[in-house]
Amino acid sequence: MSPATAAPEAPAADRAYRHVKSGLLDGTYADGHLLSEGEIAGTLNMSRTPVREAFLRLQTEGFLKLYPKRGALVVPVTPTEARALLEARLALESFAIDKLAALGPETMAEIGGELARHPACDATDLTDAELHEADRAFHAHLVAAAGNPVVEDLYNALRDRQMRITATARTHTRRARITKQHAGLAEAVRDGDPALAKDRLRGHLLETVQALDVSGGPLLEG
Amino acid sequence: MSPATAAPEAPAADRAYRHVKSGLLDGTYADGHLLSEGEIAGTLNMSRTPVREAFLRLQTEGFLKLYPKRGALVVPVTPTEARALLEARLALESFAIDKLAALGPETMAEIGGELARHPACDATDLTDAELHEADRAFHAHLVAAAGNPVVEDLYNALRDRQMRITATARTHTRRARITKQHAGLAEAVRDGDPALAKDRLRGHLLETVQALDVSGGPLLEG
DNA sequence: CGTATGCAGCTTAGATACAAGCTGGGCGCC
DNA sequence: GGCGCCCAGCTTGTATCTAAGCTGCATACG
Repeated sequence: MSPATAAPEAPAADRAYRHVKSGLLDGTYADGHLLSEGEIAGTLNMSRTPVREAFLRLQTEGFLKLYPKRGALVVPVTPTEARALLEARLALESFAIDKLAALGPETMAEIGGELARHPACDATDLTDAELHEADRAFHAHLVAAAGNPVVEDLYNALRDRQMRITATARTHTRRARITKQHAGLAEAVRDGDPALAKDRLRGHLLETVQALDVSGGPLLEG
Repeated sequence: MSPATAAPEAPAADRAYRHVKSGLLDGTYADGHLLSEGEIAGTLNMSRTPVREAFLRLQTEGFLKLYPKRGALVVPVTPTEARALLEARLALESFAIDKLAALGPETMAEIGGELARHPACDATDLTDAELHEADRAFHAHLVAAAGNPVVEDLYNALRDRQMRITATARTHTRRARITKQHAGLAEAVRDGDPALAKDRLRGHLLETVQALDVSGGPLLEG
């Protein structure tokens, strides 16, 4: 048997990546903080090399901005950026819906059914964290169903980036609304009504934007 | 004065990145080829460290796939992937058009005017390379006008990735059609007709797909 | 003859060492 | 007192070195 307990010891680069990312998400490394490779390397008892690799990944994902010879700035999340992020999601998810529609009503019925049965549509017995994860999976499933790997990759990158924001937003006050909106979206897809689906999607994301305190300002539009 | 001729000596990591990328684009490193850090490092007379950094960037951009302890595979460009790429572009550019529409007719008129005056709409005295660059700039301008930096970033990444494909497609046989389509798209934007603009955009990208020999198969749809 | 096994040569992963750039504070000069 | 310079300490950028994983072939064994 394989040594289950014998820690497979994940690659150092991965550990560094996850450590920094989780620190970013849980607020250990706050907006505007300037962190250094050596600092992280010391904390994790590894050399700077894997940390550097992690920093590069996190930069392309939009979490960090690297300043040569200076350090890595934790990119502040402005409400403006949050809206831009949500808009981008809207663009990609809307595309997915259109693509499904192009694939025919049978496909929509099938995917819609899968979505309707998804935990994210009835999260009565899920913790907040589980609901959060279910939400993520729900939308990811919709996008994946479009069968375009490029779009899927783009979308997943956005979701990662957005986690940082949604982590802040208290979803627990909107649980019922969220699951209801998911169910409504799934239903529209199942019924083969892309226009309605896109509309409900927009409403769903719009509410998320508003929950992030982005009061005022022009609303998203896709 | 600053020493203009005294080579500013770009960072090694950048040089490595550009070298490999250009090699990828001009076909020096063909699809399926497995290249190694040491190989490139030797060619450029630098250590493997900056090359590694370049490889990581190129992986996230979809040019390479890194296999641990094995090497970097030049990702083969399949017609399927080409279509996926174009579809993703369609999704983002369509979003940009919708966003412009939401910003009001004046904005559309302004941006449409800028697009109409763009070289890509009348490339009678441009070389093929210049037309290619103009095409890139034309579409990038459209997306940038939407004022969503997230979408803009995603789009630019896609364009980079697509260069590898379009470099192969002989555009010179379609110069007239391309410029005409650009002009038509610009006109539709200027006239504040998003539906028409998106339709023309789809036609434009569709033709690109077909020019890439992706005959048959379901067409893109967004 | 077919299969396993060990080894040689390749590759990357990570650690460490060294060089160079940027910043901010303290000191001296005006 | 105010201004400018210089230097100490931080940071990253790059090079180099060691350890370890993967592959494929040659060879020995059944």
